[in-house]
Amino acid sequence: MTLYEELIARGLVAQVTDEAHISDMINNGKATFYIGFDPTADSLHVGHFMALCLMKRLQMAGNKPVVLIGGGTAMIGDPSGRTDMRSMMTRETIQHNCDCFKKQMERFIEFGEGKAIMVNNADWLLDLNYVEVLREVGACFSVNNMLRAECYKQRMEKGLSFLEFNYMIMQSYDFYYLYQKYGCNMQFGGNDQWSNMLGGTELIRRKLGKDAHAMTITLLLNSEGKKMGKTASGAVWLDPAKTTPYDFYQYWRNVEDADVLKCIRMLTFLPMEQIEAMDSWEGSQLNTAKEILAYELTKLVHGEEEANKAQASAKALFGAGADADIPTAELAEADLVDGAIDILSILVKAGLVPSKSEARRAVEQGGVTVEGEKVTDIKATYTADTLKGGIVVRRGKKAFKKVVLN
RNA sequence: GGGGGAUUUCCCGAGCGGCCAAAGGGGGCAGACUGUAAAUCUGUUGUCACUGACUUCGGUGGUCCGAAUCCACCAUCCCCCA
Repeated sequence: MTLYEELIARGLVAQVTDEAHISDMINNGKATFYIGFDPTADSLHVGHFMALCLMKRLQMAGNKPVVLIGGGTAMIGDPSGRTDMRSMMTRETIQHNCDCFKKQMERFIEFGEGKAIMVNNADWLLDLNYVEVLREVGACFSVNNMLRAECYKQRMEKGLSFLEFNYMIMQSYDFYYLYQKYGCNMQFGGNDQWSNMLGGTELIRRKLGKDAHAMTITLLLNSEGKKMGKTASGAVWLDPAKTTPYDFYQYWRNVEDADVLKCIRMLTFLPMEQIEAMDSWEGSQLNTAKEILAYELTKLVHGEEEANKAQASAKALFGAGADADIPTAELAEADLVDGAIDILSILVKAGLVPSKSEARRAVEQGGVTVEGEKVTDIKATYTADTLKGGIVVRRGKKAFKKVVLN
């Protein structure tokens, strides 16, 4: 199976400018391609992760990746598919985010001599001269066309500022610039980037009379059509400080039945034959598939050791296994009053609930368990002696901590 | 530049000058049922010292015994005209 065929089989390919050409290039390691990352947060998330995986696959086949960090475009903000304007970020924040991105990416992609390179479009965008750009680049864009672009659809109703309208032009300029400087002949990205990417190929054609290509990868949507990798409390981050490996594991462990196979196909590096074999699984057997998905992804993102720990914790909590690797929360003497502490404070201090009110509710509704015993009294207290040995406190089915007194 | 409208708790969205911590829906959380899934049903959903108190309705001042509700100014957004 060629690389391109595999990408298709995994359901990754969304749109391409020229299928025959692109598959030939990437199958034979002839492509120099770039993927842009907007540093809008201080950690990468699942969407970025897909792009990185794609990048890795292509790199393994001998293609040369260019990671573009959008330090310059982040000053503008991509309006694609958004309903409201992004809040403006300061240069300092953007720089900080760029640094964080770089650190995380180095885990996945090999940088260095003859390998992948990383560039920041702030280096060329920030010094552009307005009138020059208008004359050189602006002349190549048709506003009529731009307005028709899918990515602005939602904004045509709620309003789109001129600032954001220019995002497409900046991104196109990036491609044009990279084409000239690094011979970058392809751009990959999420499907929501399609119109922005076409802007680039079009610009290259007009300015240089050359062909450049674009391919988008399918956005990871769940069976309800919503973007995956988001929880009520925000994105699922790759940074362990923002989303713990355990939570990361749990996110995938809990995907809906309908989405498991799709995720395994799109996100893991498991061989296709193995995935095809799972395709016929159904019912509770899918639980095993979810376990595989969660384990594989945690391993990719956080390493084998963390993946094992997360899995062990999960088994300890939900199955019968040993309670070896339960995440712990430590209390200090100062947290105690007269050598004891009440259950509500424990829940809050352990980070199992955000406030005492919620702690109270959790207990009142029978959702709190200590050492396997349901707690019914909101005034229940625990003494220093009990806490020294550590107690397992559990809120609901999935949140739990081992609480220990130091 | 002119005219009109909007800004409510996580989101959408109701809200009479006192009965508003604020309807309803979504989402979240907990419980039942399950497969750590989905669907369904029930409860819950500002905070705390929890039958009480405190802080919220874009911002700042004001009117009033009393304001999310009235007035003024500011900010942001939307629509129409230019």
